[in-house]
Amino acid sequence: MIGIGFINAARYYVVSETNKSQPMSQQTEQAYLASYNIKDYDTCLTTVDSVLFTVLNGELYTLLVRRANHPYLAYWGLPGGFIDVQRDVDLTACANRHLAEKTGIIPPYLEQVCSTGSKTRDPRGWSTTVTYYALMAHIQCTTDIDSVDDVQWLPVTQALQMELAFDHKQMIEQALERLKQKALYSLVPVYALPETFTLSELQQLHEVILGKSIQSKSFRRRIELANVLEETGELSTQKGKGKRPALYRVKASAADYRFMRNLEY
Amino acid sequence: MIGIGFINAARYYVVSETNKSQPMSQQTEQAYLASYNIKDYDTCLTTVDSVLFTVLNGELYTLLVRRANHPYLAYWGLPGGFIDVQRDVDLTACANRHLAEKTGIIPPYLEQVCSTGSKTRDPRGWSTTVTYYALMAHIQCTTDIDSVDDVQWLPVTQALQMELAFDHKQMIEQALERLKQKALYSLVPVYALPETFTLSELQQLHEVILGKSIQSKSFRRRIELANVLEETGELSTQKGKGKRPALYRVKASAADYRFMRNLEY
DNA sequence: CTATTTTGAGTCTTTAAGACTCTATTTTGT
DNA sequence: ACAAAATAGAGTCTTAAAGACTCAAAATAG
Repeated sequence: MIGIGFINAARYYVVSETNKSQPMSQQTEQAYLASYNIKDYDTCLTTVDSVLFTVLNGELYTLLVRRANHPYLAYWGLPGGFIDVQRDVDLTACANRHLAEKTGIIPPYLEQVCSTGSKTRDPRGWSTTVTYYALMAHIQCTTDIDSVDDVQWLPVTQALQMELAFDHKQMIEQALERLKQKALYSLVPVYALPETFTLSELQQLHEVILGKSIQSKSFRRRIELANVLEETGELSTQKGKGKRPALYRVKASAADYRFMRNLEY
Repeated sequence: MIGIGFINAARYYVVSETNKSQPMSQQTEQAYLASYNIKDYDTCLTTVDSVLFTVLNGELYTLLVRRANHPYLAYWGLPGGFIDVQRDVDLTACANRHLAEKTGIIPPYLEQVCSTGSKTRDPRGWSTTVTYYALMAHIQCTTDIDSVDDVQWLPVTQALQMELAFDHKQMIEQALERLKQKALYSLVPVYALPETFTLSELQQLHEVILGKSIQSKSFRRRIELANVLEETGELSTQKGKGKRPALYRVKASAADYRFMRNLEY
């Protein structure tokens, strides 16, 4: 990222009055577009892959898909694939389509992580993938489309110890890193919980993501300040030892709320 | 982003012992790769574009390039373009190559912002672009490669009022938004300054990016805490009214340093 | 030589997180 | 029925770091 160079002199150019006058080429745009064919050029493969997280029994899970095609045939990898230039209107739609194909639903939270592209990451040639991560409640997750053996939830720790297709392991690591950052200054992880949840469940989820415990007083103070959750008025019906906790649901503004200060790390 | 659905039952699948046993297809991987030709498929255009920022006279500038080809012939747009599948080893190299072609140097800071892809953003067809933003000292910026009229530094505010090629205006806005966030919790903007600089210059830069003034006591306290700048031992030679300010240079660790707490906004 | 400007340090206040305490509520064991 | 244990959730003191304001030192302009 660092690499400093110097040049001798600095010049400063003034913008011309208009940016549309006098086309610099003889060919008209219409003629150019009519004769343009993407297959005349060496292009790169472009795919969209998603890291779908959820939480179950206090553990973070991710969805893996067994590949039915070369390369990496029969390896486990991320849900995703090529852009369907007919059906996908944009990248987000492409990510959601692949996720819906595997889970049956469109997850309530989807965020772009980064793009990774290189000459060597795919044996078929220069390849770029746009990585998203998504969150959804575990109860919402299964599929009646793919056969049982093709799709599975796996604890993230376990997934990261497997040999996955392509560079999907690094992509999971990057998505997890992003989710960790979000857990430090937002309540985004809430989208991995079901419709209604308790504050303790939410705190436990943050703790699992961060890999460390949080002061519950701090956590609850922040939630009150953020004002992005609302009480349902009900208490949890799950039988447990202590006092019955209140149930909350998330307001629409939760996805964008950002605390000014991170939790300690 | 919100859209919740439900399914009746949740199932949980256990991972199989190995992920490589018994290929599911008759064709070998070698045969598949030998017969694979990207041009047999409908692919999408993929480009890499960068928003290059610098600071001059207390104003934020960005580098624009005049397009020599259709579409958007003669419009101003971002430096960037197609991936050269022969020469570019990865996305970062591609971004740096296009920037070096226009400026003569590889900028000292480069960071990926996001990717934008849709059916409609390019009249030639489904197109995806990976947006980076880069920072460099203004004095380092000019070109001996492009003719004078092809490349120019322009105040960002002015660039955002122009009609630019493709969706490059939104890309500049996104890059600027990212830079603003960085200015709130890091010292990344320092890479828009020359090799040595004063703390006041750095503070003024942050103020320009944020569009508001900063308490200089807070700013200096943070810099001391971060420990990512070092005094050169010299004082600024620029003649000015008051006390001569100390010169600083950036340590290598500056790009990754992150404050726990944002400046107020 | 004095007024003015800028750098840069000193210090009080404010905000929000960490750490710890305490109480109410619920289940479990006897 | 009652004691013990566990959990939810509020109260409060401490601590860290930013905001706000003050002030001294160093430089220039007149």
